[in-house]
Amino acid sequence: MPELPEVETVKRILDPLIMGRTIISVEVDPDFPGVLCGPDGVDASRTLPGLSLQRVSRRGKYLIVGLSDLWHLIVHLRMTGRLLVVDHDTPAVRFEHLRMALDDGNDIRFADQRKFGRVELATIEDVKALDRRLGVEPLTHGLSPYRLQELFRGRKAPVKSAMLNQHLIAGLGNIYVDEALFRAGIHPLTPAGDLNLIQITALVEAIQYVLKLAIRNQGTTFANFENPYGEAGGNKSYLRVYGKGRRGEPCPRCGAELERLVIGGRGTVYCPLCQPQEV
DNA sequence: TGTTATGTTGCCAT
DNA sequence: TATGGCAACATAAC
Repeated sequence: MPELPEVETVKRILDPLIMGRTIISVEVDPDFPGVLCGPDGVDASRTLPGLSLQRVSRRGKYLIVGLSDLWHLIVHLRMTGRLLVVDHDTPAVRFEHLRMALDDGNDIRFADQRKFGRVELATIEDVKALDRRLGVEPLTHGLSPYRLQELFRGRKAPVKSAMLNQHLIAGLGNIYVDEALFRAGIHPLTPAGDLNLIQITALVEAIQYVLKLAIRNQGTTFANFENPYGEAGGNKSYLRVYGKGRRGEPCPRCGAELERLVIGGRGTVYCPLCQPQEV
């Protein structure tokens, strides 16, 4: 499930591979034409050929590829999307829905088992609007304890839900929220506005720690994530709670049985001793 | 064989 | 405005 570290991994690999290349042709899966969209009245598949690719950047879980003529591509992988760079002669990969041939003999292929992901041809105004609606980037100085305290102030929603809210913090998903809350020793149901400055400070440290660790390991692959070379990430073995707790697995810190909850519709794993619910 | 959990964003209801 | 629920979708694991 691509969250910030997985999208960052894709960005770092994709950028040097495609920078400066020109799009020769575009093919969209006729069974899933919605995978590629554009502004009203613009046919993206006819506009893209001839444009060149500039820098690849990331905002939250979105990839943004600068194009010539002031265009941009905004890509969101959602849950099962993959962005691959392969030789033009490579047969269609599994669940492939879009291919863009480049002038160096490679293709960019977009594949998505569950068809939630999108590739959008966007104007600079679209990119600015995206930037405005997303919250703070967690790996920048924008995420200070004071800033997080301000963002959480007065909120009664569980801290887990607040952390998943992309309007507040951009890029966290289910995996890294559970990991960060475990590291910070905070119960996921704690109302966000109830956290004191010590807890908030610990949470900021934990968020940045788990994200940096995952980026260093090129992301977490549970079932679907692959980088543009088709390689899995190596972070799964560094996870301490996510994906556990289904069969009474022990807390890696204290040995107590991990517990499982559903919060905001998302499976949540935590240690009842290391992350006590305060009364 | 059918049922359920999976998880992201956006839309809708409260 | 804040929050919760659900749809979009395909598959794996019961």
